[in-house]
Amino acid sequence: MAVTLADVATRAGVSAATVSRVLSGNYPVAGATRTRVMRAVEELQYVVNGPASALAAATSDLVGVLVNDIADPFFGIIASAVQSEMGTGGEGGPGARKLAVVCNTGGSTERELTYLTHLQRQRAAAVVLTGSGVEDEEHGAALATRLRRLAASGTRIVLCGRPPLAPEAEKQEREQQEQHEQSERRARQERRQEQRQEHRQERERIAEDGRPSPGTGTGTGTAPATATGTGTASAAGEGDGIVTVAFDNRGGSRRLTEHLLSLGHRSIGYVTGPANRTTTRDRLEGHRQALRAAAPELLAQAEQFTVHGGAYDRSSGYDGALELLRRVPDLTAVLAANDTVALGICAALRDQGLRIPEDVSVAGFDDLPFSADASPTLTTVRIPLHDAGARAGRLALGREAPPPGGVATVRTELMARGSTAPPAGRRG
Amino acid sequence: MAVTLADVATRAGVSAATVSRVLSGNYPVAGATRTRVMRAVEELQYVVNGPASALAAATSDLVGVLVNDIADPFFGIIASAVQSEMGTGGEGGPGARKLAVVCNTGGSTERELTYLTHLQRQRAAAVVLTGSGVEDEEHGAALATRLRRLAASGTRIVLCGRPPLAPEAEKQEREQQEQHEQSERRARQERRQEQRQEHRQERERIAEDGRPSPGTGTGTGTAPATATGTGTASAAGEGDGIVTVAFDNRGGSRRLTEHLLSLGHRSIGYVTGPANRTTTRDRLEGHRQALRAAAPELLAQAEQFTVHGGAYDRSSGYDGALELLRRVPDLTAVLAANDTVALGICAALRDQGLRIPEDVSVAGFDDLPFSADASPTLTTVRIPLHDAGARAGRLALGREAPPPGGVATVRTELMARGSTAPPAGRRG
DNA sequence: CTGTTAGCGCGTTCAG
DNA sequence: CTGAACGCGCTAACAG
Repeated sequence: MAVTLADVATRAGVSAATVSRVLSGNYPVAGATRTRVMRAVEELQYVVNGPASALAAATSDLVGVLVNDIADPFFGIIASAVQSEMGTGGEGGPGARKLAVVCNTGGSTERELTYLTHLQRQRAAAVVLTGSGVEDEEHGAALATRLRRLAASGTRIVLCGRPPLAPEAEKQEREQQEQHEQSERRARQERRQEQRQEHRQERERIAEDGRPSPGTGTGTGTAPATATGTGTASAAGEGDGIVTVAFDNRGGSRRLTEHLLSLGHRSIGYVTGPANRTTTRDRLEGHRQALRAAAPELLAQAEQFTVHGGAYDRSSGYDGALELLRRVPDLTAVLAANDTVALGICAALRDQGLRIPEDVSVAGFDDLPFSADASPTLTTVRIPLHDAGARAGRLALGREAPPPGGVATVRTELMARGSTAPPAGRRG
Repeated sequence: MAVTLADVATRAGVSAATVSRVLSGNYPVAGATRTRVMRAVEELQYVVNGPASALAAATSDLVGVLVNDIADPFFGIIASAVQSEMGTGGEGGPGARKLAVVCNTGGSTERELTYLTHLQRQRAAAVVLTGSGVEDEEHGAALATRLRRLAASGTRIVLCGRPPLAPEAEKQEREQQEQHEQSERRARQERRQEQRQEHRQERERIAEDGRPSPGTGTGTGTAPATATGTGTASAAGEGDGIVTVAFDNRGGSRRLTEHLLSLGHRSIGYVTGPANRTTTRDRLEGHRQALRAAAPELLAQAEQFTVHGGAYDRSSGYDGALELLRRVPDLTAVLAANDTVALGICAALRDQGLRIPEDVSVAGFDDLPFSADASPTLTTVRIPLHDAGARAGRLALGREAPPPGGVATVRTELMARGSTAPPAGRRG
């Protein structure tokens, strides 16, 4: 049907092997024959057969990028950054031209696994998983197993925007703790979180952005021995070669709450993201942590001030704000799971005749492009999504040495803008 | 290295062919052997080798979705919709499970071609090209050739959100016209566009959404003879099997301008999208068309009221608005290339101390989710992006019969909201 | 219903 | 530097 290598070979009066060598370019070929072959390729409009090539070479140039919601700019920006790193490497080398494709899981664990299977079928060169992971024991285990197997078979795995995989051993431990009892869990969890946070902060500090010197890019990408032996960091699922670019959601959220507190707010509502998501958990934890440190008296009724939104979308914020207003009429500030949710909150407040920030302050998270243009401009926490994605891309290509411990945490930054201000008496 | 079909076969005590049959499921196999095979597959954690499978079967389950900017929700929504149609078909049949992957061209013609090559290498089952195309003679020709060749080799091609490919013959004709002379082109172009528009409107009316009855989904996807023989529509690049889901940008833009005109505006600025894009051109044409019909006296200074933005982004709107204000101090309304640009315009106006819509009305295009939440809520033109993407997906899968003439035009709808109002005297 | 036999198109040895 | 041969892992005819 289609024109094959052999066709080109006969047309050029050489053997198929020679054509192959010319096309892959990684082998000495006489200038004359080369041009002759190239001409034949042009004339015949020959295009390499990917599957055949992949089968023979046992390699693929596919790189998969899994996102939870492709219609959300949060993921779009990351995916775009990952892709921007592909197709720029020279010939050969670890950073050769690759085809980055983004796969939309829609936040479904099932589709996540499906895509992973597809990618595994294709013997993908790398897979980048972006955004918050689902905190479900069963799926978590299935995912971890699958990822480790993929990594073992040579596919590079990069986690971007979610915490590193839990070490295999620790998992059982946690499970036991969980099953201990169901009631009174909340109070205890609070305490456990506190401990975990301290551990993590320690780790973060250690893993702090160990960006390699520019020269490293040309290396083989193999981590130097020192990187894999760095003391306390060894818990972070390393050894399996899975590397992580994590976001400091907790720290950002903490600083955001501190900002509100320092403005004088004492009645602060919170609309969370979907349940069972690592990002949701981390951001809420950061918030609680700030309260605990600066205003522990507010902690007691924290649950009342927290509405669990169903999704990272506008309506979740809209409904959440309404619910919050019902529970706490004298609310002076609302924190959102992210910027999109924050916009929904703003809409609801406005519909209730409340002014922002005069009556109620609102803050988001992520600092997506539209946040700076909202009116009022939205106070939020900036995550360098593009940089993080680009780094994940380089890591996926093996063009950058993995960070010590396999985990790099990117810093987040408070962007105090027009939607937050000191509280004032409600006009009504 | 990895476990192969043969391994599974010996483990299950059957032949490789049987394992293959069990896995593909499109062939009768005894229940007992089936379970035995499945067990072996589980135990060995076998995963099909995609390239080998594709090579042998000469087919692939890859579907490529090309987008101009993955960070833009406009494309995210379309891509998401396309993907939602994959992986839902039953076994076998034309709608079998496919892997939709989105490729970000960044609006670069070069990367567009590169991705197309990659997809062609992989023998993709289908390719969906979304969003406005670049109006460049050279690239247009190269792209058309490439697309036709792909289609000829069995890859289904769907255009979504851009006009159908020009028929091959017409191309030379146009080229000759272009080269005729360079100066005074603008005036003439105006006239030519007018003619072209009338032709297109006619065609659009004919192609009007010929959605097949529900039963068609189970058919073979082969268009009935009547569809390919529908008289006047035959100019729209058919016969090559390339199908198009076009947006009625021109009509929407026209209605939007009419809306402004009927509100009483006579000083209407326009910030266009990037040059040489079909969408940019169509929307501007719709605008001019409305002026011509309802307020021809405004046409004379149309150029002065038009700023050519460099991109579909915020800063393009911001800068464009500033420039417009400089040229036309008594501006009462501004039309934007799309919603994102509109938000930039709003920001600029606000920074100049102008109120929306009291001092200046603003309108966008696309009706992206955030537009309804902007403040004031943004008047815009709604494009049913999700529906269009879903349809493109079904077309790509061959699960829906192609529209008559190969072109379906989706309707757009004016969404009159808070950002537009009758003009009033400027306060200053 | 199941096993056997051929390739699919290319990369990669090995000789020359 | 180039050609000839082999096999990557799987599917699709054919037999049985």
